Order: sequence, then structure tokens, then C-alpha cells
Amino acid sequence: MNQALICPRFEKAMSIMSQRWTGLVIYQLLAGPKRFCTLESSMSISGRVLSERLKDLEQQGIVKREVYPETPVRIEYSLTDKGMALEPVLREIEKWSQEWLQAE
Amino acid sequence: MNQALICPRFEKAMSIMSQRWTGLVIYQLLAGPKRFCTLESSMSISGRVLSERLKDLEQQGIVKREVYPETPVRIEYSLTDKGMALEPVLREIEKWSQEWLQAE
DNA sequence: TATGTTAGTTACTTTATGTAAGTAATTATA
DNA sequence: TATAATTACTTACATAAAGTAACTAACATA
Repeated sequence: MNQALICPRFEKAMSIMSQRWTGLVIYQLLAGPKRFCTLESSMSISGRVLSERLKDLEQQGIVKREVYPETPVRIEYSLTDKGMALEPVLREIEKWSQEWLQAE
Repeated sequence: MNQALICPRFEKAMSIMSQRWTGLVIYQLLAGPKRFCTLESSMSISGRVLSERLKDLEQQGIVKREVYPETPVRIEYSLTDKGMALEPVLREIEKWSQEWLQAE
């Protein structure tokens, strides 16, 4: 019954990018490392889901988590090379949004 | 508390593209018009959600719905110019998936 | 009359996300 | 010394989104 089979790697990529918030988190990290509370307050994501997303992205090798034992502790999230490689995707979404969506 | 404000148009685009299945539906339509049952069987989306997505995408001017009163009725979904303009986004996701994801 | 096809819809269940409060470690303040 | 503050979470519970399976409408064919 399945005619046009979709490449499983592409399907995987789509399942990552089509999770709520994932794209915006990566987009924020393109600008440089960010801490949990900075990410949390720069978009309307809940702490519960942000924590979940960061763990997922870390496990997929897209995000790196680094602990600086200062006081209070500082934990920084940044993109790995694999994560950085998503920049063109985000830039194309940005372009499309500028060309095809109205400002409200 | 909000430091790096995100452009509302970009946020809108992300909210469209980060809905489950939306990207894959658009990807399938890049290859040409498709009927409901073809879309349904080419990925594991449920009919309930496919119907919902197609309505949303039509309302956003990304997808066009055309009825051919044959027997049985044929209804074709295709991309508008706005939808076609998402091709570079999908192509970049495709590229990234080929370079960074393992085939299972 | 019964069966098949396409394009859905409906009712119900499961999963994902949002909300708000709580925790642990440490420092600052009254 | 007790209280409050900060960061980075986690937990319990409520609501929203998605999956499942059965059903409908319109028409055609066996």
C-alpha cells in the first residue's frame, strides 16, 4: 500500500525538527551558548519541556551541555558541529517567513 | 525578563513547520499534486490528523484543494506558490539528514 | 441487494505539553 | 542565625494534541 517511500534519514530529521520548540531552541543557540534560564525567558516554552528538549538534543549530539562550577552554578548549552550544521535550515525558514508571512 | 526577542514572523513560520506531519505533507506535495488517500498511505499519519493539517495548510494559503467530480470523486491537494517557496527549507533538512544521520 | 471506492467525520484512548509548586546547592541579606 | 534569592531543574496534576477504529455519504459495479 505504501507507494512513495520516504528516506528514513529524512523522516528522522523531520521528526526532530517538527517537535514543538526544538527549532527555536537551536535558533537561539546559533547566536552562541546560552544558559537554561536565558533560553526559558527568551521564548514561552515551559521549564519542564525545555529540560526535556535539551536532554533529547544532547543525546542526539546536537547540543552540548557544560557545567561551570561557579556560584551559583552556571550551565551552558551550545551547539555541536551537528547542531551548527542546521543553520541553513533555520536561515531558509527565516527567509521564507520574511517573504511570505505578514507582520501582525 | 525577555532579552533576545524573536521576530514574530519567524516564530509563526516555526510554529507552522514544527507541527507534527506538516513538513512531510509539504515534502510529498513538492513532487506534484496528491490525493488524500495517497498522502495517507505514503506516511503513517492518521486520517483524522491529515484532514486537520490539510485544512490548516489550505487556510494559510500553502496548499490548494481541487475537486474533480469524477466517479468516485477525485480531490487533489497541491502546493501554492507560498507552499512551493518552502522547497529550500525541505531541501536543507534533506541535506542535513544525509550528512549527519545514520541509516538504520 | 450487497460490495467497493474516496474522502472524510466521530467518539474514545493515549501521548504531549502547560502550569504551578517543590527541591538542592550555594550565597547574600536582615 | 534565620530568611530570602538564585540557578537548574523535577514532580504532580490539568489540558491539548494526536492515534485508533468504526462510521458516513455519494456514487458505481457485480
